[in-house]
Amino acid sequence: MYYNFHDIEKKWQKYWEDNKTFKTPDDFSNPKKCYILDMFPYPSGAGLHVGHPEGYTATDIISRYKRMKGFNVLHPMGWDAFGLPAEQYAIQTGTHPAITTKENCDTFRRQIKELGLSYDWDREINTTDPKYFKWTQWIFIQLFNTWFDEDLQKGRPVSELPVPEDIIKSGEAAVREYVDSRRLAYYDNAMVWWCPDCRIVCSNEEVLFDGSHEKCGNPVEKKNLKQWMLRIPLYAERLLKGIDGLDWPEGIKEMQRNWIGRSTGAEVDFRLDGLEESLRVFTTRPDTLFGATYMVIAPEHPLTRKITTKSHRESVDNYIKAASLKSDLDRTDLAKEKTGVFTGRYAINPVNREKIPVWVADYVLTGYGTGAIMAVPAHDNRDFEFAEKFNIPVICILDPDITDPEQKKKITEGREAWTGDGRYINSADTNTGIDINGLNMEAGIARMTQWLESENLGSAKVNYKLRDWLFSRQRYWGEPFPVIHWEDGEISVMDEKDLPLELPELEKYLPGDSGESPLANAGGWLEVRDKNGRKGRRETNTMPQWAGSCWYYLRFIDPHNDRQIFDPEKEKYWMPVDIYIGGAEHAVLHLLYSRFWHKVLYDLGIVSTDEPYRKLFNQGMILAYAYENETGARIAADMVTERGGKFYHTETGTEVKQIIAKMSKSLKNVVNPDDVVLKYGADSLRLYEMFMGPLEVTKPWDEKGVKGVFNFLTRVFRFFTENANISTGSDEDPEILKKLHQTIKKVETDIENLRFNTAISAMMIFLNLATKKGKVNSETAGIFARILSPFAPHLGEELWSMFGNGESIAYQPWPEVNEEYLREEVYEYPVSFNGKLRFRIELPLSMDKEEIIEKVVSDERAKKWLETGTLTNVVVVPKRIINIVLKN
RNA sequence: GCCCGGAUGGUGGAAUUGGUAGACACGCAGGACUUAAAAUCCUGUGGGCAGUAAUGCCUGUAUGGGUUCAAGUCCCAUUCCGGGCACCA
Repeated sequence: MYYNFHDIEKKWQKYWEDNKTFKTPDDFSNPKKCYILDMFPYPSGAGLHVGHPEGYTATDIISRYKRMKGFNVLHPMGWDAFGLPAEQYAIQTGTHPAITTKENCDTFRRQIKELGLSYDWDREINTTDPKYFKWTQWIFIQLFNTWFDEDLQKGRPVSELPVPEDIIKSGEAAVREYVDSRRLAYYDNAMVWWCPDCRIVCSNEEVLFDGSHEKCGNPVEKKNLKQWMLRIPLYAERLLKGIDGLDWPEGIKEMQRNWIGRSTGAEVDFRLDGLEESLRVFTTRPDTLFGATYMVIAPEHPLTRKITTKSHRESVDNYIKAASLKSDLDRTDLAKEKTGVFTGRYAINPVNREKIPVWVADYVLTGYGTGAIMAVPAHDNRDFEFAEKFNIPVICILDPDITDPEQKKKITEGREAWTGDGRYINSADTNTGIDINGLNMEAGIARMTQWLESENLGSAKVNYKLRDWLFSRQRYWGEPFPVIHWEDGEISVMDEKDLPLELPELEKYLPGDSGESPLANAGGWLEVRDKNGRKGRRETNTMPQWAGSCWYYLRFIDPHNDRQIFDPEKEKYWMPVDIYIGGAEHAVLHLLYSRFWHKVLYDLGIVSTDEPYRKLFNQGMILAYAYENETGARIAADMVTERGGKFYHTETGTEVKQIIAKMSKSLKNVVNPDDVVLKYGADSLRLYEMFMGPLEVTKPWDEKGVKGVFNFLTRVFRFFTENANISTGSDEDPEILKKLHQTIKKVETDIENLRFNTAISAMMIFLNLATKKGKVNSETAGIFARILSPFAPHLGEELWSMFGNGESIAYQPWPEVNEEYLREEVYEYPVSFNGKLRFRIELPLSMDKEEIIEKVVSDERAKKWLETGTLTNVVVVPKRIINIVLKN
């Protein structure tokens, strides 16, 4: 019989749709639940690419498998549909982004349905749907109305914020200012990255290290704009601690830890000679205070101008101006030379009361720590480089733990920086009474911190790299902020009952070039008046794309609820997400932001878990073959032909090299899933995506591989649809039975461990045996159809119904492994001599060690090797190996 | 520079976590079927040496060393490739 995958797949897709086979019941009586989530896509105009089905197939296999295991499975899909491309298209053509978005979603939905993925389509969500973003706005209001209680390490409603007496006395405006300064969401001037090409504000994360915009590649500039910010650093400690308990890939966890960037040290106050103020610094090495020979203050530090003496004013002003014009690229370490100027001011080193110069230099950043440092050139590479350039003394105060006398000498003489451990020298002062000489680094830091605290000169301090999250964009196609700016300066959020605030219709979507959002042209939409006649203007910024994706997993739980964000009972049942699969490109930002929002919602009692995603898995990227000539120039794939395993340019005939590269339009090596489905069917596409290799690795697409799995499915179909191959009796070949149960077991553990490639290989091995034997009984056939069905669901259903079963295979119980069939009596031992395999011998597993040795040593084949030396030992590992150790 | 991964046949990849390296698949070669081709099926396939042959031996998991009865797997050093971070004091 001919494997007509096209008809089979259409038939079952229709069946699943008509019968709503995968609709998830709101029935919480089943204690076994599993929430299996994909990172929902941005529906681009280009349609699905083959990277999408990789993760989707993986979650689909798990979902189908879990259903067969009796779990109540939540497996939804939706669209992260706000974003630039639709808006860019609107600017060019005048088409409303909602129209483009709808078209793209329709394409994506059609393509996904053609892959036979078992989503509950009744739960489909779209971030651009006002019914959805109503709740995104609602969460923003919660953030606005929350402050972080440092003592309890917990977010709390601002209504519970204790306001100091003196502030209450100063009047309403002061109270408002005080409260606003503690909200998790706040509105403030911020130096932000501005992309003149996209006319959009970018977050730090969207600016590449070379100073270009991640989205368009053009250079970005700095601009000072009023922006919405979220105080994510307040949750830094919670976000960091939470990582430990997560079943996530270690690499991703490490990336999040690095991003949060916790570092412990101390803040120390340095008195400034001739001024009232002192200069506070953060250091991770308070132990090196005796080596501090100068200080550095960042150009943007509020004290910089103030501490500068008259004679140095001009040079410092010039320096500050120059620094402000520099891009961040120029300020990073890629710019070879460090720069800086002396302020003319001296500070007093608290440990020995010596005067040290204060410099201004842009290698110190305003945003981190206190924006000023004490510089210890002997024990910090950056300070060393700076001191060398400006001839500042380098005083070694730590005798390094190294043996190389040459290097040791260099370090102690201040000709090289040493950042490792050692014993302190020159680190005592009789006037101030501190002495850490002879201690090692750990003890030195502890002693010095203690001393600073006791003398009131400083205190232990923890700092994080994580910065406030810039949460607004000057775009049209995003969630409007439910915010009103009143004429008297008050900023308020809308009443929850008035949500959603929908986007106004506009004639032009082009943003202004001064950093204004297109919404600034929205006319009447902008104007608001309260019941007392006070005038207000709506916020014209919109939220970034992260907003909608930060919490979508919660809405899937109860997507049509218009009274609540979700029903708390349902949330309690389904959360947390049991497995979350998607690309590693979201390792830091999406996952960190999402965890942050979740923790706030947890603190407010809205969600029941502290973390949203229990297990995370990243699928690897799918690459494609590409070609280059001997000069390294890339050749488009349609210009290359293959002959005898070599590749040639179709026009010039010269040989070209096959390489592996990302799929791109210019290389003409983009694989469209629609084409694959048309040619080989959805089941083949699914199977190939899983068979290519481990889910997490980057791997190249090869159409020949698709043919391989297509062959397998064809052979499955032909074997099981041939009546002569299926016996009706209950007798089964013991070899078939054993292999069958091995296969069930292998497929089961492989699915649990997301090793789909080897699960498929196990099924291939089974089919090879069945084909060889030429016959299996109907029970075996039914079992095979069931274990195949999560991978190739259309074929699974087809076989199942052909075997005369009425209902869908989707909820049939997963076959039980019968250990009885797996038991083995004998084992073919490999026998090696001094670790080299020489022959094999079949022995009963019940045989004890002595007998085994005797049997092996007396074997005819062993003679030859035993003569080569004297027997000293025989290692017998039951069910593994026998190794005979000989000595000469 | 720092932090994570990784390197196994012609190719994608297996290897029970220290115990038969190369499962499964692709490709290739030979054969069957066919007027022929495609499709399909069967056989072989890491490299080398010897043999008509069954087979036997040597060698082999990026490189060099080490631990062990035994190393693709563990340890040390090196090279290359991928990802992330980047003056965070």
